This record gives sequence, C-alpha cells and structure tokens, in this order.
Amino acid sequence: MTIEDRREREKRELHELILKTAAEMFRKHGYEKTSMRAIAQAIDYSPGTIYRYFKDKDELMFAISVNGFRIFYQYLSVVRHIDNPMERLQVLGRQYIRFAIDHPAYYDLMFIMPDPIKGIGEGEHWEDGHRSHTVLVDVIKECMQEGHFKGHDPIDLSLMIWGQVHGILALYLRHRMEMYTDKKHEVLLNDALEAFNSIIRNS
Amino acid sequence: MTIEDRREREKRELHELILKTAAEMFRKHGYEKTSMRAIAQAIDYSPGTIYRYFKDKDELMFAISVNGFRIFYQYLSVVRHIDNPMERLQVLGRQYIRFAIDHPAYYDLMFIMPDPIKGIGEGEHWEDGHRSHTVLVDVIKECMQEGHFKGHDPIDLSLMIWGQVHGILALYLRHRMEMYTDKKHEVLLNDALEAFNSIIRNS
DNA sequence: TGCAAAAATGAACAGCGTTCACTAAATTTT
DNA sequence: AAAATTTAGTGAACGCTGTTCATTTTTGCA
Repeated sequence: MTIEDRREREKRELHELILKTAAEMFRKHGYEKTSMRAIAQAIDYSPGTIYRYFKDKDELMFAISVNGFRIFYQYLSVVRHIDNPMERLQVLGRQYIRFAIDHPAYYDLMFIMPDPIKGIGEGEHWEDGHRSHTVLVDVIKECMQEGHFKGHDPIDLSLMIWGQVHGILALYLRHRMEMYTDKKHEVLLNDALEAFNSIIRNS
Repeated sequence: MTIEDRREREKRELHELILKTAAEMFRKHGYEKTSMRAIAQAIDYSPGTIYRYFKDKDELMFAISVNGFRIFYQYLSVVRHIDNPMERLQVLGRQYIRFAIDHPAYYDLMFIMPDPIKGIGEGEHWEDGHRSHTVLVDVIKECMQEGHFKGHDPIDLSLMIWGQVHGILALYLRHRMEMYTDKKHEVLLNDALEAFNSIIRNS
C-alpha cells in the first residue's frame, strides 16, 4: 500500500511541477514563448514526458486557466461584504478589471484566446468559472429586487454587463486603443467603467 | 515608358492577386490554416515570391485587415441618413454587430487577434479605421448636444460604448458564452445590445 | 545576340506540437 | 536472488510553420 501511495504521490508531484512551471513561464513570457520543449527543458525532462501527464498543449493550458479562475474568483469575492447590491455590482466590475490588469496573461488565456474546444463548461474543474458567473447573475437579480433594471431579463443583463467590462479590457489587452492618446490607457479604462457605472446606477 | 507601365501594372496585379487570394482563404478557413505556403500554392507561385510583395505574414494580414475596415466602414455608413443622433447611435451598434456576424474572420483579425505592432494607427491606410471611430465619437457628441450623457466625457463614453459592443462580440466569437444555454447566442447577443440601448436611451 | 537587371525559385534553417519505438527503472512473480 | 513484467522516460523523427537567400529563370535593352 505505502509503496503504491508513494508512486501516486510522485505522479501528482510531477504533474504539479509541470503545471506550476508552465504557468509561471506562461505568466512571465506569454503563450507563444511557452513551448512544450521549453517547459520540458525548464524541469529537466524530455518533451515526451509532458505528454504522459497532459494529453496535449490545450489540456495543459486549460489546467493553467483553472488556476487563473481560482485567483479570479478570489478577486471577485471581496464584494461579499457589501450589502447594497447596486454598489456590490459596481465594485464587482472594478475588481474584474483589477484582476485583468494584475494578471493579463491569465485573463487572455481565460477569456480571449482561441478556446480549446475541450469540456470548458463542464466537470469538477471550472467550478470557479461557474461560481464567478453566478456571482454576477445573483447580484443583478438582487438589484432587480430593489427595483433596478425594470423590464429587463437578468440573463440579458449579465451578458451586457460582462460584455461591457470584458470589452474595454479586450481592447486594452490586444492594443486596440492606440487612437486614445489623451490619457494613460489604464486610467481611461477605469473612467469608461465609471461612466458605465454612473449610467446604470440610475437604471 | 509604356513598357515600364506594364511592369508596374503586373507588379500591382500580382500584389493584388496575393492579397485577394489570401483574404479569401483567410475568410474561408481562418488564420491558422492560411499559411504562406498554402497561399503560394493557391496562386501557383513559390513561397519566396510572396515575400517580394509583403515583408512578412503580419504585413499581409494587416493589408487584409485594411480590406476588412473598408467593408466595416460601409456597414457603419448606413446610419448617415438617420437624423436623430440617439437613434443613430443605436443603429450604429446594431450595424457593428451585424458586420461582426457577417464577417467573423475579418472582425477577429481587426479587433481580437494579437496586434502586428506595425503602424496600426498611422499612414494612408487605416483611413477607414479612424473614420469609423470618428463616426462613433461624432454621434456621441451630437447626443450630448441634445442633452444626453450629461456630465460625461465623450471620449470615455466612446470607449464605453465601443467596449460594450466589442465585449459581447468578443465573448461570442471566442466561444465564451457556453453557460448561456437558454437562447441561440446570436439572439442573446442582440438582446444584450438592446438592453444596453434601452438603458442609455434615457441617459 | 549578348548582357545586365529584375523576378521567381525552392532548398535550407530554426522553430513548433506531437508521436512512438526504444531504453531504463521500478515492481512483481517465480 | 533471478527472471519477468509493468511503468516511466527518452529523444529521434514526422509534418508542419514563417522566413531567408544563393541560384536559376525571365525580362528589357544595347
């Protein structure tokens, strides 16, 4: 028994070593530079070994994104102590942006990069992904209970609001804001969100 | 003279043949499948030849995106005949989404893909890009002259509104809407936009 | 017709993700 | 303890990518 336990532990450890190393390289140097060969070299294994632990690069990247969603969910969780739902919604947006700016590589992988087709919306992993979305929908519903967003569907609203914060972030992270030269882009980002916030506050 | 004219004409023609072929392949099969070799093969030239007409793949893709922006601008131009600025703004959003759904490969290249760093915001090309953005900013300013969006900066608003439509489209095109299973995504897209429209209508 | 300039070529380079026959190590069986 | 079996790790090789460049072919002119 104890011998089999050790084997499984070793497997888990190597699995995690690959994952952590890949995540770190990815965070530091981005997707392109993080090649399977480079990861293998970083942990002193041959490239083929990685494929005993991850089916392909997509699966590895998906596993990394699960890490990302864990951190993401922590960022969103700071709104829990805010009682007023409308204020909670606004802080949620700010925290969303903060995460993306603090962890741009993760955000890109999680929300912008070509999807790995894999079971992205299923299984025990992705918990934090679903949870995060639920946080948004729930706070919207609470806002509606207080009389906001009258006549709208909370699902439509959730995509609208998610799309709003994602949109300005996606433009920012993919350098599509070059025509905005008046302010620092990070400032503009927040100003655009605050404009949105102040508009929905009275809705 | 006439002989040199012909030579230049031939050069322009091959330039355009490469461009059109690449654009078509790109539109049909996407970025990944459109390799330099595949383009060369499609026009019965060797791979090296393309590099006499385009510095690298980035430059070729940029040239294709210029085509995309020309079409894009045409989509946006249908709002010209709408007098009421607020209504014009809303139709602008709908046309924006229509373009993205009609030409997803172009939209991806223009607004989502990793930027080619190149002079994306400069030079004689990109005219339609700047023009399109000006259309948005102008209509916002007109809305403000009619008393809308009081107390806001038109630049902030332009990023907010652009970000709104871009956001839901980017989530849609990159398949990040899997948790929305109630409606067809294209319908949800429009519903989210209409929710946004109805909210800003009273602002 | 001969010659210089321009254009087109395609092999070669360095990289990528991925596979798989093979070696080496660890574990179980005899 | 030795042999057999299972497992882990290897790294060369496959087919692909964008790109370069010495070489060949084509072109235009004297």
